[in-house]
Amino acid sequence: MKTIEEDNKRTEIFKVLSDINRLQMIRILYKSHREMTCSEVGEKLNISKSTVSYHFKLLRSVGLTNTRREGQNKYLSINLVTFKIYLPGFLETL
Amino acid sequence: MKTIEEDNKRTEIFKVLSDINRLQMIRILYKSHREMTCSEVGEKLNISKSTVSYHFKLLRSVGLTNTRREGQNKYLSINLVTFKIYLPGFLETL
DNA sequence: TCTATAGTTTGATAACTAACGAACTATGAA
DNA sequence: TTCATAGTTCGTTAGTTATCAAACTATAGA
Repeated sequence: MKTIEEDNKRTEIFKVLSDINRLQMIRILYKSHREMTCSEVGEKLNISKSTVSYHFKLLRSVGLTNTRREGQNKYLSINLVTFKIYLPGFLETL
Repeated sequence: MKTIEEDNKRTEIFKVLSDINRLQMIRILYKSHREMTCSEVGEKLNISKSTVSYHFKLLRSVGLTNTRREGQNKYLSINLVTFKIYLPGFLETL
């Protein structure tokens, strides 16, 4: 039997992926096969930088993305482990 | 390239699964390997019948469940096709 | 027809979410 | 130290969501 904590984790991940901007962020990162900066992704989606930051924070908070600082930039990438555990096969449907 | 309609469908499905009661409804239906009535599921989750009806309507609206009327009862079951298309491998993680 | 049971819809409410600009923090370059 | 760039946090606002009781609809049985 699964614990309530595990289910809360699941529903949090679904909530984070239930926004069209965040879904597209994940697709962009996944399809590009590389890290990208916040502003790089933000430009593609045509939303303000504060909104981009807000969405990236949510993605990170549930472990869907990794962040790596380098100078002024912060590079984001897909956390494949989380997807494998909670949504196996999903990325391939994008 | 995926269409915006497909992405809207994806995010709607995630939104529906981002609630703890609906996630548990899906698990109960999946694990039981049978159809169940609204009140049967509602009793297990200890929420009012109007709330159960509300959640079931959402599950149905995105095609995650099937409904079959028989007399006074409505029987619900998992729609495996939708899960296979949009969330392959997910049900097995429950 | 009347009654009971199963489920839906309505109306209200409290809590939450996405969006923006403005202000702020952090790092690097001149 | 001053300036510029990248990203975060704050405050606000409009829109959405989960919940319940009450009223309603639909079906079956007496």
